[in-house]
Amino acid sequence: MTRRAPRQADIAALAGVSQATVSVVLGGNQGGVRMAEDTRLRVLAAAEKLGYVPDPVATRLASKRNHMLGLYTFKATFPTDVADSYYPILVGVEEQAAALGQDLILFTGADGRGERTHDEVAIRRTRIADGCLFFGRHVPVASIEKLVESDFPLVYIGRRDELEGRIPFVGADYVSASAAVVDQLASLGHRNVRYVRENDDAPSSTDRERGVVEAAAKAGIECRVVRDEVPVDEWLRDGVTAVVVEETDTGAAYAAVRAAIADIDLSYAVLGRPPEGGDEVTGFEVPRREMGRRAVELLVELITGDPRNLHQLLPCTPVPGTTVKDVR
Amino acid sequence: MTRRAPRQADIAALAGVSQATVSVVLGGNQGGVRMAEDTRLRVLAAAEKLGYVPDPVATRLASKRNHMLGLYTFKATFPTDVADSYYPILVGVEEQAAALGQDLILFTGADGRGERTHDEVAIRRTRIADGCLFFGRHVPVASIEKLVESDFPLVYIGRRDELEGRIPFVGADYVSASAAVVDQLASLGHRNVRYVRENDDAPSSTDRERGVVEAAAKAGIECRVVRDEVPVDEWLRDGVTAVVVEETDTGAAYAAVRAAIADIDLSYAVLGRPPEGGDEVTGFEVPRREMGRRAVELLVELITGDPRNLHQLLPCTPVPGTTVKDVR
DNA sequence: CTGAAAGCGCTTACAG
DNA sequence: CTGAAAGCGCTTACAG
Repeated sequence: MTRRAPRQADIAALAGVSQATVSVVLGGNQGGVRMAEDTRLRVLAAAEKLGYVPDPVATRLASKRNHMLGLYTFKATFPTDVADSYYPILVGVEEQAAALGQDLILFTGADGRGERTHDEVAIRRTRIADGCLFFGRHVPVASIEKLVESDFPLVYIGRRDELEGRIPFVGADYVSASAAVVDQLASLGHRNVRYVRENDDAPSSTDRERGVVEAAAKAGIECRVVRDEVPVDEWLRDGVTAVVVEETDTGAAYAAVRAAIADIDLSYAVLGRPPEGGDEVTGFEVPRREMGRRAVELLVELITGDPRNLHQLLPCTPVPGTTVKDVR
Repeated sequence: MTRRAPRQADIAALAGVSQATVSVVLGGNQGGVRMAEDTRLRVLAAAEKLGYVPDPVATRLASKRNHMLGLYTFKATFPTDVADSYYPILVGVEEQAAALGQDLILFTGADGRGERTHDEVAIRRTRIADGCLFFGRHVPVASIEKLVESDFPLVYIGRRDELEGRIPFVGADYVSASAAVVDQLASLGHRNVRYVRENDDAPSSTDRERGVVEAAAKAGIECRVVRDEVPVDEWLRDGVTAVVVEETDTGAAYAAVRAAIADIDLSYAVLGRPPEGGDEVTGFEVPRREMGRRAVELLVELITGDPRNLHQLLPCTPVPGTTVKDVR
């Protein structure tokens, strides 16, 4: 009983015109072709009667456009471990895609064995969509470069500096946000602080560190950077009064710091938001949802051909919190 | 600089064979075509030399299947208000889709104005995938019926009884799980309880109520059902010792009950899990992730043609909890 | 055993 | 004003 989905040829037969005419009518007559109103109506009626829906694959092969945006993540799109940081981005992406009438293709497994291989083939698959959003701490440069060079529209969610800035992105301004946190520490009298970060270099980490280091230098306070360790006893000996910790999607550094200073009277702040609850923790809010929205916006601009700003950095919202004490 | 990507015709020219031969060689020779090893090697070498990667759009147009599964939700796919109940399902869906080498198309906006209209046209769009998952408390019967009648493979996430059982689904066995909760109450000596549910009829609600009512009858205990109200004073006068409350994605009923009995010594249980935390609350865990996984599995079976079980009900995991006191 | 033809469902340039 | 042809890059029957 599987009735084959109707195609333009079926409509053509029913309306008594050629398949090409059907295409012109249903395509909204982009070419400005002159067309008898009567023919147009007959075609439309036939299409409606048959319940016609264009085949997006054929549309794309013939025209280069199918109103689908890809979303390629370098881990699962719906990760279980870092849901908090991913989900808001997805919400924003979906919101804006819907607003612009675009469907979303999630590029999941795809190699047929469930193994996620980020090789060229897997990434080239994204070409099924009109353009693609990419999301992940790191970039498989070689594969992405081919895409970029072939002028395939793509946007990274998160700042990227690979390929000499040829990768369009929508990121968060971690430098300013991190600097603001250090400024707050300085204004409350802290002169000797530590910054704990994870040992994984990605722009989001580098930017945070840069903001911290620059702000500390400017304020004239000491701020050493430590990676993946929390030598609390040493800090206390050295007269440290506050610790700032990186937020990553795993939350590892933050968890380590919290555990280490649980029973100690030390001010602390996080460069982002703690994994759960913790409204009182000093830090800032990453505009994830807005990033998702803007990334879609930029991608569609890229597809339609008049992108405004290829590299966007969105401001984070400061969260004053109460975990940084006044030590003046 | 946009260099056209090499295609099979380019390889054919280089290897001195026809384009079709290239297709056969690169396609792994599925048809069991006999082929001179020498030709095969020449084609492979040429492909390698040109850095050939197949165009997925053309591949999918030529072969009937496109290895894309649709996901149609009747609200946003990534809702902000009910994220807790949706997200695990999405995780399961993605997981299994990846395992089976299927991409996912999220049907979001799609009418070009961002307005979500669940009319026939919107739902018909799902045909662009090989099959589609549907998810939502209610069913737009007419539209779904057309899909089902045309043998388009689709699976509902959640039990459905519309269309005389012709809608394939993967749901949760709320009847048994709810009955088990009442059994626990009975075994702890409760003889007079109340069941609070929301005033919205969907299979997941109906099933819970049925489980509660049947178990109460069987255990010989009194259990009145109330919709959308929590007359605590009346209950206390009537000698009620425990209250059972429905869990829905909004969590409205549960919140109302918790607020009403906050300062009262009344046992309570929830037919599901409370919105956040609350590990101690008696109830059960809905196997959402597994539902997502199995729904994908069933959908792919439907697509490939040999579905095992068109109507699956998965068991929920009981959560004993500590909010039901022993009143014996 | 191998290659050339037809076709997947569309769009777009081009005749009439 | 309208239709028929060519083509997007592949796969899969089908000749030889």
